[in-house]
Amino acid sequence: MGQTYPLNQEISLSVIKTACSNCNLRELCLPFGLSLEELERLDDLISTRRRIKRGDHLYRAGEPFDAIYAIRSGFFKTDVLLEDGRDQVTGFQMAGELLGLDGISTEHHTCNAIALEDSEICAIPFSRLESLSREIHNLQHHFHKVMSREIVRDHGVMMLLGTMRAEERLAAFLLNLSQRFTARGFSHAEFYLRMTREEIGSYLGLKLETVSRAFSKFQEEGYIAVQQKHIRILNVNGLKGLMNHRA
Amino acid sequence: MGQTYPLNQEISLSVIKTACSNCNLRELCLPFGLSLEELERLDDLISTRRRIKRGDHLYRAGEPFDAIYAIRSGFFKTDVLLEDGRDQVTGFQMAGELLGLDGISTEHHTCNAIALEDSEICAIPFSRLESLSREIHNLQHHFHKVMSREIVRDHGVMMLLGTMRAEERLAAFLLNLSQRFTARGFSHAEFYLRMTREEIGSYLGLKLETVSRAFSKFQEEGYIAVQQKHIRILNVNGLKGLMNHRA
DNA sequence: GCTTCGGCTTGATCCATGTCAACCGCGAGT
DNA sequence: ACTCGCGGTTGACATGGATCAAGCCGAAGC
Repeated sequence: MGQTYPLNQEISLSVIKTACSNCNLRELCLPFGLSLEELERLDDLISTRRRIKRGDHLYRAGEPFDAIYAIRSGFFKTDVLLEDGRDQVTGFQMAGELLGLDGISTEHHTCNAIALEDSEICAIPFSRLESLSREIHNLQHHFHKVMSREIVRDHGVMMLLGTMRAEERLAAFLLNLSQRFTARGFSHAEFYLRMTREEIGSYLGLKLETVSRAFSKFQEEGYIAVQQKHIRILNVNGLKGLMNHRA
Repeated sequence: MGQTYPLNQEISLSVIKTACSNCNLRELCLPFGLSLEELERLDDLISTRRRIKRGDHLYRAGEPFDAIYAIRSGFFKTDVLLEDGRDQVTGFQMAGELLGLDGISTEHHTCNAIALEDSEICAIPFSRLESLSREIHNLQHHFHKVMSREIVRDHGVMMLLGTMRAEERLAAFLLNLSQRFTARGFSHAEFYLRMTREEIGSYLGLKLETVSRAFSKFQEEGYIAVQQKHIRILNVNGLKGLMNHRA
């Protein structure tokens, strides 16, 4: 696919590398549905790419908000901390997903975003995104859909936390991961977890021991093979079945 | 405050009644921060006001989405249903709050919105809202804040469901309601619950018996006075205290 | 005024998950 | 190669909240 860049000195290799127009995640990410011309306008906006090392924060709760972030590669978690030390992992994000939407409301981030492996992100200055989405209808609409999808996703987690028992929660979690890996061209049946049992537990509202026991149980039943963080799903329907047999 | 309407026949009483510009909730609702001129442009967009009787649906999961709704008066709940019959109340909404944001992502509503008392809503056609917010920067920005606030709110619920015990959840719930009533000019210490114990339980991930017992406990402790749906908060700090004494 | 019914309260018991504790095993650092 | 430590597994036991069950109260209908 021949890209046409203006032939001037502004265009360095690094700018090209940062462009949405040649990013293979563009159909999963913010540029979804944009024309080539529109894509190039979005490229102008996303000037900063940043590497975040495993364990480092992309942002912290309380920091001023001025950009949202698209994950170019890697894996993140977001969490919220209460004064008394309790914390709750509110999500796990992978390549092509957006981080920081929570910060728009108060102009401060309301959670922490932490890399679970060495990662790269594209920073999208929010006020410029708003300007551009006033001009590009498709961008505006897609951005709204992305925010809305986040709300729907959160409702799913509320359902999980509010009505499911431990094994159902873990099954739902694995199936969700599997589906998201598939959408990114990875195996739906075999993957490495980037997070600890404790982080999974926090996300699912369970203690790490309970998560561990549920993994063992699934293995006994032949639904999965677990070896530390390496997961193979052997019987998807088995897992799905766990979730539906309840009045 | 003298409002200036163009003196032509288009302006009927009902149109005036529907206008944001004379709605006393405007500072809590979508029009927040708009100039008078901008407000009038928003008025044009909100043509439909609808009454919803207690128990009726404003929309149902699966229905096509084309508008979001501002609550002019009344009280709603939203819930999600699983095939196996489990359902989860995902929120309670009161005057000035928006309903239907979840529908943007798939262009279908993903939950049910049900009136818990006779209510009135303003329908805001979504594509027209997008058009207008391409022209009115303030509107665009505020709308983004509202969506983001919804995400933050959901994270709060996830925290509640994921890390709090029964009494903490109910205390958090009461304090949240109290605060929202206050913002609307009602008493912060005395109000009627519009929802049943079962609906509270569903929202909080508890059974109705547990909710009932927690109410009784709070009453014994002298934190509140309960009589069915009538709640008086006698000791706010008592309730707050319940939530912080945990490692 | 009486009945009925839905919503609420309260008690007794059960069970899923939390808690506490021991141990394992792998990867990092010496 | 050794050991140190973190993350994970597993077991024994404790407990918060679910479940089951009975009865109460107040509003709506006869």
